[in-house]
Amino acid sequence: MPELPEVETMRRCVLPIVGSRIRDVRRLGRGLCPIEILPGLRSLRARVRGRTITAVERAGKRVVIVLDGGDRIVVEPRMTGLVLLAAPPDNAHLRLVLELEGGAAQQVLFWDQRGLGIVRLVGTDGFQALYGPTRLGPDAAEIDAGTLRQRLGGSRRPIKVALLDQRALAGVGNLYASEILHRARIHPALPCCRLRAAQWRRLQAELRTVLQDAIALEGSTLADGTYRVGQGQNGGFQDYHRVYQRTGKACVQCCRGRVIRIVQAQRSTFFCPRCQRLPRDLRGPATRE
DNA sequence: CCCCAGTCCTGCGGGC
DNA sequence: TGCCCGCAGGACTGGG
Repeated sequence: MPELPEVETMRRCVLPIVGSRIRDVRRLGRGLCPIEILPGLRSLRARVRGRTITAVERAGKRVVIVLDGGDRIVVEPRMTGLVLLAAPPDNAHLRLVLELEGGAAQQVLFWDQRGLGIVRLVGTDGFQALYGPTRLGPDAAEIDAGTLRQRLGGSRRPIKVALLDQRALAGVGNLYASEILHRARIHPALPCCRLRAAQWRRLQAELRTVLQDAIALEGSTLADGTYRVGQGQNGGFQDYHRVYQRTGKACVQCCRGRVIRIVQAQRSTFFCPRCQRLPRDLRGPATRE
């Protein structure tokens, strides 16, 4: 679930680790399948001990811990992963600890309930190969309307599906895709090549404002409660969701439609059929209201 | 190029 | 009451 706003919030929460030196790496969760560590705990430990953390960056939905010399520890939280300084939701699913010294923070924790997350150590070349511009598009919160249109506009894919393509633009996941399209009043099934200029502008504007608003509110904590901030508090943006997991509820935008759920590319999409309309020629007979 | 199904994983809720 | 099944989906892979 962590998407751009949640990962950006994690990044900001662990910024005090900058300037600290890594004393050791510990793997936890005895008996549990540990978080995937590439290329392996032994070489990870050998390569990071004694190194100083010079920056914490974000690449799409990943937290990137930059070490002196150019190596990077990349954390992909995927569905339930968290990067924290303290107060994990529980100890049972704590996966990895970097013990620190000589700076403001004593440790950084990797917690992951479901264990789909990945921690990997990469050099400069490896980082470029895995997270460079051939693999990740421009940051979704920063992309301009012209670039957005240029990168997606030729595709016949539904716009909702295309927004999830990290090579096209980086950071949007299933939750924010629905929220952004609803605010931009664009039907999720509209093929990219059918968006008009005004729709590209609205889409870009809502990408920026929704993602930035969600960052300001420290992300969205859903019913499963796995996503937490700092000392364990919830994010705040879930209170502003207009469609995500609100099937059957009244649309707060047009106040007439009801939110419906469809499945696109095996994932749930939520939208209001009243204020997110398809052009007439794409409307099926059953879609008529 | 695009699309789809399968894969990893745990917790939860529906159904019987 | 308890158990099984399906679902949630981010990123990747292999086949069409």
